[in-house]
Amino acid sequence: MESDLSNPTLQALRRILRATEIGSRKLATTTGLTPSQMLVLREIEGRDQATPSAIASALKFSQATITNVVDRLVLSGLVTRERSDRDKRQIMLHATAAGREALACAPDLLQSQFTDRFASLAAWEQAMILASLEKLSVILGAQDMDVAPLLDSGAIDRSEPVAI
Amino acid sequence: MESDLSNPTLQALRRILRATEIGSRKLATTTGLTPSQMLVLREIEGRDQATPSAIASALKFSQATITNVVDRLVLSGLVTRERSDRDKRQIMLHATAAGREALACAPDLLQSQFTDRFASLAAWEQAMILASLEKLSVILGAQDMDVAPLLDSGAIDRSEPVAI
DNA sequence: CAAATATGATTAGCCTCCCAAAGTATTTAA
DNA sequence: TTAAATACTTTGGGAGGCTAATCATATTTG
Repeated sequence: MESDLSNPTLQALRRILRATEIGSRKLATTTGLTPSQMLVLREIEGRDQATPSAIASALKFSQATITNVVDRLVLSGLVTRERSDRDKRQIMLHATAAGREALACAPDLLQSQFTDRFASLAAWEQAMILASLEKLSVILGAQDMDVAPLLDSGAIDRSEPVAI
Repeated sequence: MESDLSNPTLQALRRILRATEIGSRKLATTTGLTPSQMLVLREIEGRDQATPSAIASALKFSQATITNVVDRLVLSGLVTRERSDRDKRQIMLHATAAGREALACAPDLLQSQFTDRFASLAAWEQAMILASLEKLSVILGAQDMDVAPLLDSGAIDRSEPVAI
């Protein structure tokens, strides 16, 4: 068998996973926002029609979980709830000024250490890394996953389940 | 400004992070092992001197958390606790046959979908991905993170905090 | 139109995660 | 032989995330 790169690759991936998890948790304690709250808040701010169910399906959380997290965000004054007029079953979520600022202060779970160092890489290295991650996305079935779709015109069918 | 690849890269990374998290959670429910339990169990099996504190520092969990998780693993019959003779403060953790089998059945949080597809890539692509992940490790400060150090001769000083 | 069905969100209940602080036992150092 | 350090457990607490049940509103249909 030729040298098998799959194991070291998995290990590297795991290290990265673990590091980001730890990092985001740590960053969370300093900003007062937990990782999940960050995710949800960012998602709310990044779209105009921010209903709980939209957030839930974008992040692949259950509706109940979103309610839960949003409760805390509302309690912290970072988000407001507002019944929709069009359809009174719906709730519209909005980031408050404080919420937007919270996001701006801790702009991104990763960005803090990432951006500068990444920018210091040679262009070809940046391109290589991006290409690799895209490839990995495909392998892991994460291609079609919403990150923060800025325009959500109409239903985007995402039937394919993500499995690793 | 030249095209900035840092944002799409972050997005790709985030998608991957999220996908793996969801995947491992799903896989967890099918195997009866939660992600944390998986991590700890793998760590225990991968070393001969498996004391709680060693596991804790390798995974960067608190001791209390390890106690907690190990409690459940013991309850499930996947791990045994045994006081050390050398130092009666220490506890030695061992994977039982059932524990080893559990790991073998769900060999890896990622591996299931990963290995085959990864293997089907061209060699140069595999190499590129590995190189990229290594690079990312450095950027994210995850280079020196234990994954499963098979020999832990003596204390490994890991003072540098990981921040993302 | 009224009844049945569907949809969006919340509630309730459950278990896990992860931690800090305090407690217990053992070992090492002074 | 006492004081300090070490290894682990206990306790208590805030999240996180899920499913099932519930409530209110919308839509479909007989």
